[in-house]
Amino acid sequence: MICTIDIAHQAAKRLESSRSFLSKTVAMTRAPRKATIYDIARLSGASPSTVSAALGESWRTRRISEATVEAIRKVAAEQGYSANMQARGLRKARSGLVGMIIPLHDNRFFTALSQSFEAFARERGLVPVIASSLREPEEERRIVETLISYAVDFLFIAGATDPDTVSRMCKAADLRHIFVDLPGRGAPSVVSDNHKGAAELTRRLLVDRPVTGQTPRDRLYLIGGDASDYATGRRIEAFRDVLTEAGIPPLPEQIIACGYAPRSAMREIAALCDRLGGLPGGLLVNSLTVFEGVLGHLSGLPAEALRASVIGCYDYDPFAAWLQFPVHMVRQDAHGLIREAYRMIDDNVRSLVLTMVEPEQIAPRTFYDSPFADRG
Amino acid sequence: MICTIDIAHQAAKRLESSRSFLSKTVAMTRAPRKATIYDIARLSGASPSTVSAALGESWRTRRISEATVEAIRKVAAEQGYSANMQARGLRKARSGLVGMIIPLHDNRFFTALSQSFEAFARERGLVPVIASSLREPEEERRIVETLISYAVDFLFIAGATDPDTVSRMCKAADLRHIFVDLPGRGAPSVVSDNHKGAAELTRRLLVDRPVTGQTPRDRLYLIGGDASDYATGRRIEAFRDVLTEAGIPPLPEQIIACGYAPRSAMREIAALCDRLGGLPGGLLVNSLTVFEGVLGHLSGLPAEALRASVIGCYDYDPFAAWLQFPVHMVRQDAHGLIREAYRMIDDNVRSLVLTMVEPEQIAPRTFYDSPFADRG
DNA sequence: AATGTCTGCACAATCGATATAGCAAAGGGA
DNA sequence: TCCCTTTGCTATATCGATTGTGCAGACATT
Repeated sequence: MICTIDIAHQAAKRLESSRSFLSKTVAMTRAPRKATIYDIARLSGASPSTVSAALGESWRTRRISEATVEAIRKVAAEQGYSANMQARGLRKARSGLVGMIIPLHDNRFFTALSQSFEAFARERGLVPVIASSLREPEEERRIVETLISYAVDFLFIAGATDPDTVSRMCKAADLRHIFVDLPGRGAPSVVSDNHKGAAELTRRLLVDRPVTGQTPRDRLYLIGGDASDYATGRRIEAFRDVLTEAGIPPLPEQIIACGYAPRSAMREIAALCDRLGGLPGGLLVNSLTVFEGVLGHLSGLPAEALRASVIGCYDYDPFAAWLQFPVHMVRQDAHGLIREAYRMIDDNVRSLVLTMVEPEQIAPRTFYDSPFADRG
Repeated sequence: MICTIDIAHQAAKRLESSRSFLSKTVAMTRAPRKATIYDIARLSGASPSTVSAALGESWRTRRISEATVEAIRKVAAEQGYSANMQARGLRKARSGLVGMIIPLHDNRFFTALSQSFEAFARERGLVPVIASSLREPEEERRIVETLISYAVDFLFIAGATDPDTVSRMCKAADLRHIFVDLPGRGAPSVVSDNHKGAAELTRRLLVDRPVTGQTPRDRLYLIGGDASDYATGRRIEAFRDVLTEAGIPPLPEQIIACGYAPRSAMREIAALCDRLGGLPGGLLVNSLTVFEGVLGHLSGLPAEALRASVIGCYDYDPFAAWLQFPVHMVRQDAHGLIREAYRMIDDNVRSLVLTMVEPEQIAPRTFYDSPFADRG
């Protein structure tokens, strides 16, 4: 199953015959310690402080002559100098690192957030550190503490599971932070307009529902998510509002907030189908991970069974948009969410604002380009 | 499209009436500088060096009494102390950061790598820094330089575009690195057994091919990837080997290595269909991003058109496995790849070995759990 | 010539943690 | 009692960069 080949075997054998050459090589390549400003200073005949200024932005204000700057930079380039960010960070009390917490990497919505987060960070010369909490508060806290230890310059938290604690920790460390996707009460937040997105999706499901009866099986069901989290709450609200408006207010059993795990979603959808004697008239799936679980059940059903139902999913995946059966999807504007969050950082927004970014409805079988599609 | 609400508006208005309270609050919350070992030393009556030892692992060997250690730790806990990693890193010449470069985040194979990379890193108390190169050599170099500046303890490079340069830079900085997915000639590499995976996939396509004629349209085509990169090279080789074995050696036009961008894949597949007058008998798609592009074209075709073809994809996506038409997929063992890479780090492997990890064939419409599925 | 201003750089303190060397007190053996 | 070891801790140098301060020399002003 795993196979290892030693490519260097022959080369090593050849070297064995001439040990002197080998040891010489080792001796020459040992301890290639990275050059520091002190090395550059020695080599260029300037003082370390002059070197520091010359290699940075401050040489003008520190009245270092242009000739000196160029000479120093030449030496630095020859030596392949690059600054030690730990030393710089220690002195300047900021690291150049910026942190982002997402629930998990293996999900198109969150990776779209990552990709944009990284692109904006690099635009600003910052280094993004992205960590996944697996939606566990304990893990989330550990990550925040770690990122504080590394003195990240600011922190975005997507899908926070315990925003109040996060805010408390960040405030104690004087760390600016923004909540994304799920809002917090201790810092600015940027979220999708969940109510609007879910309301429109619900309306489409109502319209496309292949049946119009009033039996439990004919109704729409919402599955997945935590009823206690903000996004799910708003989506459930919208689901309820639209159905009530339509004269068919949902019964409690039409809302199955069974968390985000694919496995439990698979169990729940199976149980629901058992109870109803088949798929419901319509199904609003609350996230991609939940949809993966639902798919695990649907994949066992005959094609006709699916034709009796209409499926919608909050969040977009290019592949899911083109399944065996049509899926109405909502595409959150990940790039827009992150852009707004960066805008708040740039504008130094500290007040407790909640910014909403509108999601977009994606009809079944629509090809959609990501902002980074060219790079494939 | 974007809407911002100031939640704190009312609270702020209430505060305005009592400015004294406001300024007092500000004064009290200003400069909550993080506690250092010097603060803990002052508060606990010990010296900074004792505090450092007591809070770390070295207190036993430095003969600090257990009572002192406990007293110091109590104070530290009260003060919410956490070490400044920049200072520690500067002193110890290692940061606790570990780097990984992937081509992009928005792809199930690469995110599976990220997720495993992160899990293994955390197991070891390290902080993962994952950066995406967008497959651009220039960006790749910049990232390596940056990560070197931050003194990452080791670096994994997945999908390297310029492995030789990367190795040169890492060696100059005395940085241990491992290539994943695409091998390099300057460091140990862990890759999938691309030949075996592609050979098996090609065989399945041959067997499942709905036509058996010998016209250009009846043949198998391979699309996507860079012919110059190792993985694509091995896959093309396997494709060729299997077809040759079967007595139908491929013509050059049956191999379309058009890169990884979805957009160009969409163009190429459209052009191919134009030339052939329809889909070929079988199509081996070389990666998920390419498959996204292919899908962009297929989504415009009638269902019958797809029934005349058999599709396979190197790499796995849970949604792609359950499309309107059957897709044979290859699932690379991302977790296994990363595990092997960490094993090399742990065992301090420096020789130039190439480890291969077998991928797995996934039949169409198979539900597959990821190692992190529970956490959804 | 004496004074003042500006230029171009060097010196030294500093950030927070770690590690080496050293020092006082306690304990033990002769 | 004297010497030696062990215990428990402190003092200090160090990592590499930044930055406030100081200090010559050049030049201008009166």
